[in-house]
Amino acid sequence: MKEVRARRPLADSTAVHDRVYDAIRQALITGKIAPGVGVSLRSLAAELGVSPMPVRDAVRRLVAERALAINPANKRLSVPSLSAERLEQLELARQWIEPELAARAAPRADEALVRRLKAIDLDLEEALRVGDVDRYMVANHAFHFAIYERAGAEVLLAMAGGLWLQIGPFMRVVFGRVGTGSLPADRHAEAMDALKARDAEGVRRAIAADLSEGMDKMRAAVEAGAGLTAAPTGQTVITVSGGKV
Amino acid sequence: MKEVRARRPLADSTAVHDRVYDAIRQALITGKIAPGVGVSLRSLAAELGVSPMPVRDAVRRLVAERALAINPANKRLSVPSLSAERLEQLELARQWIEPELAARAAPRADEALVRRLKAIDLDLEEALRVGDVDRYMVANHAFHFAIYERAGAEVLLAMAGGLWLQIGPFMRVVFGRVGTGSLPADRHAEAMDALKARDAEGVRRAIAADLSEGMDKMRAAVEAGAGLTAAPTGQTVITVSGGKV
DNA sequence: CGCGCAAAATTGCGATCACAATGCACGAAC
DNA sequence: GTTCGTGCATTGTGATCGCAATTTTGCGCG
Repeated sequence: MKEVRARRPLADSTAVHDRVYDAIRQALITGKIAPGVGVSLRSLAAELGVSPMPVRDAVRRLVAERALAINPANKRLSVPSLSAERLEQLELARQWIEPELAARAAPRADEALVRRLKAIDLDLEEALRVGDVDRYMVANHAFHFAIYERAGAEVLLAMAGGLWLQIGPFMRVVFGRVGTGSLPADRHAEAMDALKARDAEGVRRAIAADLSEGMDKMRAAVEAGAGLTAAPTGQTVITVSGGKV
Repeated sequence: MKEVRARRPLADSTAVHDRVYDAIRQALITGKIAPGVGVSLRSLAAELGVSPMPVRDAVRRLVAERALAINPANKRLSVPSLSAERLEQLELARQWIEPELAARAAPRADEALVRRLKAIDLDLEEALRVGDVDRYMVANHAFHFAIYERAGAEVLLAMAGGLWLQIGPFMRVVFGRVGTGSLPADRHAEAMDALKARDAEGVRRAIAADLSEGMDKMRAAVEAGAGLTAAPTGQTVITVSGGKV
């Protein structure tokens, strides 16, 4: 297949490897890529319609961010599995950094931010009602990071992004289990109220509670045997609630 | 120079891009690369005696870890400068994560660890006496991470490593200024004593104090105007473990 | 029917080439 | 002497090729 591809000007805002990165990242955050399955550079490249090179670059970044793992022997990459220890550390880190970001965002909050959050939250609740997992994941991520970005703390924000990237694939598992049951939207409402009042500690508490509830569910799911163990070799399709993801 | 290079078996423990990564990382941590200076893939490749390709991979990882910055317009990369805000966030993150790692290491400490720490600390003090900045930086890094690794917390350890990578280039600036003056070895002694006693909170306090003192100096240096221009202490010579200049 | 070994396919890594874009420098114009 | 424009060098990016190693397949033998 020696197809001649139209050459893209390099100075446009997004290089190919950046778009590939965003595509894989989004797939990870929203849990579209099941943990444990092995992927190859060439297969990803073929799927995305690019050469293996930009995929290599994107994968390097994701591996550096611990969003993808690479088997040292195989050199084959997969989504890392979530052990109990890993979950515990990720929860600890999230519980420290995300309320901190939220608290820092409080004094910088304005009407526009609250309006945007409200819109996102409405979309989130709608997704919950209709059971659209993808939409829920995207909205939840958007809600949190709309707040965090307001903190204006680049380093902390990047750390938080890395943490979400690591737990993203598993949040979907949890949501798939919990379904449209208990919704953390109340915590979101608390956060928005506190933001409107510039109440830093209130925002911190609301986000901490939101995280705590979500991570509780996730811990329960992991302990309940959704323990997604990536087999050392071969492809392991994680099954949750009886269905293939 | 179209020299035919001997091909290295791929399955040996370290790939070329990994060795390049380690080389640049070590150069960053020990502050061998001054902040603000721009580097290019080809120049790095020529310096290391490899093709630009593995350098690209290594640089991707380092950019993902925020150890290198890439100008969005230029697409040119450099060591990111340390602004006051960045320093504040890095300090906050370090003050949270590193004492936590140290505390977790305490119950797992044994005689061998303390002996190793003692050896490192002796080397560190020796480096301080003779004013060998490189040696001091290496020893200090080794001391802290010998403890942190004992915590057995992979996620937190990786985060701490990323933080050191980001402030590494500036620690050298600071200690190049402070010279062999006030030495934080006492905190190291406190940490070792607490480790020997399995006193988690004691280790936590010692590491927190050690960090606090170091970051105080760094903040003073940054405020004094060392933000962008580092002390040009020698050329940036990076050597990969294989030898080739 | 099962097991083991060899051949073919797949995969990651590194090198080299091509190309667009930017940076840099030398020289001309006023 | 200063400033602006044009040509050359350098840089990052992506594609393609070659290679070694691993995985998978296929087939023959027990």
